[in-house]
Amino acid sequence: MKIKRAENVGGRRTKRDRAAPGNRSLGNDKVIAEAAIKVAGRREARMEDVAKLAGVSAMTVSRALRNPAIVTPDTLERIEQAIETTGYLPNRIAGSLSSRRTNVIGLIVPSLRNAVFVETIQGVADVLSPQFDLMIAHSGYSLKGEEAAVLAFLSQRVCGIILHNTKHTPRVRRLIREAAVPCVETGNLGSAPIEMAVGFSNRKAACAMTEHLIGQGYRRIGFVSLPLKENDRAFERRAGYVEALEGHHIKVDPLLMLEARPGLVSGGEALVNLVEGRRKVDAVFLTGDVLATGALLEANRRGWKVPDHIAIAGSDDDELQENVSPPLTSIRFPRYEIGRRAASMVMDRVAGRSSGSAILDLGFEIIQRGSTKVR
Amino acid sequence: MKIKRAENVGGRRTKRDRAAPGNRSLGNDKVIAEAAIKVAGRREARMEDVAKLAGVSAMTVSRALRNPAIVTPDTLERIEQAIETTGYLPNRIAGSLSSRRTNVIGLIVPSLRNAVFVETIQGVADVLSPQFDLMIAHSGYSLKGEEAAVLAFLSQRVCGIILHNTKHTPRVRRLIREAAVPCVETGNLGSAPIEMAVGFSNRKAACAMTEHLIGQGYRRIGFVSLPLKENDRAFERRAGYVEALEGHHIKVDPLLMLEARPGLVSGGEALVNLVEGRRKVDAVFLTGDVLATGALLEANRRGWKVPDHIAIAGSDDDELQENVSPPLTSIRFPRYEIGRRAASMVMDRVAGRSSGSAILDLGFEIIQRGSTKVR
DNA sequence: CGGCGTGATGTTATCGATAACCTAAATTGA
DNA sequence: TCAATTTAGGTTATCGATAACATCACGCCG
Repeated sequence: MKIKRAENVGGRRTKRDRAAPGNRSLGNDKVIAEAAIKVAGRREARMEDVAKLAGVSAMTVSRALRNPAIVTPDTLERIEQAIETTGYLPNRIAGSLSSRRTNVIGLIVPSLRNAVFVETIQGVADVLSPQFDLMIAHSGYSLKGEEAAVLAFLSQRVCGIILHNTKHTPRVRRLIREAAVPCVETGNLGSAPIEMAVGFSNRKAACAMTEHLIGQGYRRIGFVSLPLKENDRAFERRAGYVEALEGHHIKVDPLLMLEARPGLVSGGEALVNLVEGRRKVDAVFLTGDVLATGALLEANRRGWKVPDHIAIAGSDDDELQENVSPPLTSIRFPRYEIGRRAASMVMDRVAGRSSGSAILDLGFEIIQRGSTKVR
Repeated sequence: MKIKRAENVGGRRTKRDRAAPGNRSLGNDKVIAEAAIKVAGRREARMEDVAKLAGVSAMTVSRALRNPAIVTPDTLERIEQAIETTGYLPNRIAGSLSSRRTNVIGLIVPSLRNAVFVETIQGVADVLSPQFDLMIAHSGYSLKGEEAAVLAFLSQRVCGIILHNTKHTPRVRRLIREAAVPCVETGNLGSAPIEMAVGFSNRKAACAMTEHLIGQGYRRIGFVSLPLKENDRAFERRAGYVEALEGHHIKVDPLLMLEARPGLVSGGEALVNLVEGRRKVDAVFLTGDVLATGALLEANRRGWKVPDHIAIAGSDDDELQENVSPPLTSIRFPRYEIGRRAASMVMDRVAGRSSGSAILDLGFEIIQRGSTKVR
C-alpha cells in the first residue's frame, strides 16, 4: 500500500524543483517519471482528474457527490461519466480532514466472545449502515483497556462513541467530554452517564427475578454470577438479589452466593457446589454468560429432576435457554433493540437533531418456563 | 461535533482577510473571536501548539511520537510535558492523508448474529490491537452487500481487508486488485483467492465426517444444511457429503438432503422431517449454525434415543455441542486461529514483510462423541 | 587541520478534499 | 424595463499532519 514518493514523480514538487529548473536535464527527468509511474501502477484518480474530464471544477464534483440536486442534470451526467471512466473512488480521509468531520462511529465492547454483546453490535450495525462506518474495539473487560480504545477512537476522530459499559475511568469521562463527541453508554443503567445512556437496570432485573422465585414459594435461593471485580453488571445483579431477599425478610446467606468464571462447565460446577454444599437450596439463580444453561445440562446429566429437586433460573434469555429441557425460566433483555436505539441516538446527535442528556430505560421481561415450578 | 467556522475565528484566514485588513475594525474583531472561542469551547491542540510550547518544530514532535529513539532524551521530555499540558491528541486523519497510509483494517462478515463468525473476529481483533484499528461491516449474506462494504472501506482507505467469504462479485475482485490493498479471505478454501486465503475446505470436512459415519456402519445418512443459495459453505459441504457417499458406492438420495433456515427450532424440524419421512434413516449430519444442537434437543424432547434410534452429527463444534446429552459428534474448525492468522497475514503484508499470494489450509478435526455410536 | 560522515532538528511543499467567499448569468418582480 | 434576487459554478485558503530535503554542529580520521 505504501508507495514510495520516488524522485517526486507525479507527486509533490518541491520549491527547488520550480526554483532551479536548470539544475538537471529536463528531458531525462520526464523519462524517469514515466518509468516510475509504470512501476508504481496507475496513480489513483483524484477529484481534480474527474473534474478536468467533465470540464468543471473540483468543487462542482464535490457538490455533485454530496448533493446532486444542486448541480445541473447535464453537468451531473458528465461528472458521473467521468467518475466511471476514471474509476474514481472518493477519499474520505481527505474529506474528513477538510470538513473536520468523519462518518465513523466507534463501538467498544468488553469482549466479542460473549454472544450478548454481539446482539447489541448487530443492532448498532443494522441502524448505522450504510450512512456511517463502524469501528469496533474490545476492552477485554478492563477499564484500562477501555481507556486505550477510547484514545484510539478519539485519535481517529470518530464522530460518535458507543460504550457497552457504564463504568469508566475518570480519564475516559474527561476525554470524551472534552472532545465533545456524542456518546451513548449501553447496558446497565445506574450511575450518571457521560452523556446519554440506553439499557436497563441489572439491579431491578435481578431483584424482579428473585422476587418472582420467592413468589413461587422458593426460600433457599442460591445466586451465581460472573466475578464481581470490575464487572458492574454482576455487581448490580447481586445487589438486586440481596435487595429482594431483604425485602421479604429472608436471611441473606453468603454461602449461597457464588462467583463463577464464564462457560457452560463453570455453571454446572457452581450448581453442584450449591446443591451439594452445606446449605439446603431449593432454587438457583444463575446470571451471566451461559451459566444457567450449563447448570441445567449438568443437572440433566446427573439425573437431578428440574425443577422438583432443584429449580434453575437464568438471565440473558436466548434461543438456547428456550429450547433445552426443561426450558429455562429467564430474564429477557432487549439487547438488539438497545443497539438500535443507541445507534439512532448517536446519529441524531451527530446530525444535530437532538441535544442534552438522555437516559432510556428499555426494561426487561421475566419469562417463566419449566425450570422453575409454578405455585 | 460539527463546529461552524464562524467568523473565521481561530480558523482559516482567507486571502481577503490578509489582503484587505482595513475593511473592518480590527479591535472589534478580536473581541468577537474570543467570544466565539468561548462558545465553541477550547480549540483542540495541534502538533504545532505542542511544538511551540516545547520550543521545537512540529516535525520534531511528529518524530518524537512515531520514533522516540531519534530525538534527544531532553527534547523528548519537554515534548511529553507539552503534550501533557496541552492535552494534545494526535489527529490520525491528518496523519493518514499526509502519509497516504492508514492503520485501519477492514473486516467484512456475513452477519454478526452467527457465533461462528464472531470467533474469527475475536481472533482478528486480538492480533490487530493495539497496532491497528478494526472496522467491521456486515454483508447480510449477500454479494451486493459485500460489494457495498468493500466500496466503503476503500473510500476510507483501509490499509488491509479481511473477507469472511471466498465468493465475490467480479467488481469486488477488480476493485481490491486495483486498489492494491492487502486482502485475506477466510473460511472456505476452494476457488482462486484474490490474493491470500486462510481457512479450510468445507468440502473435505463434510466428506470426512460422512466417511466417518460410514465407517461407523451407518448407511442411510441424512444431510441438512443452510440454504445453498449464495452460500458457498453450505454448497461445498453438500458436495463433500455426496462425494463420500459416491466414493463408497452408496446411493445418493435427494429425499435425504434438506435445507433448513438457521436456528435451533429449524434443526429440530429438519430432524423430524427426515426421521418421520418416507425414507429410513439411521444417522443425520446437520451442518451450519446450531442445527445439530437443535436436532438433538428435539430428539431428547421426543424421547428418541440418540444414537440408538437415530445418530446425530454436527459441525462447527462449540462448547454447547460438547455439553449437551449425549454430547455431539462434530467437526471442529479452528476459527479463532483462522482469525489470528488472517490478521497477521494482513499485517505482514502491510508492513511489507511478505508478498505474493498465499493459501493456508488450517484443516479441521472430526470429534467423535456420544451422539453417534462407535462400531 | 580540513574534509566528511552522522545525528538532531528545521523548512517547505504537499496529501485530496471542503468551507467560505465570489462571480456571472438567469430569473423574478414591481 | 431594470434592479433585486437566485442559481450554478469557480477560486482560494485551509484542515493537521508527514516526506523529502536542507542545515548545522559535532567528532573523527588520515
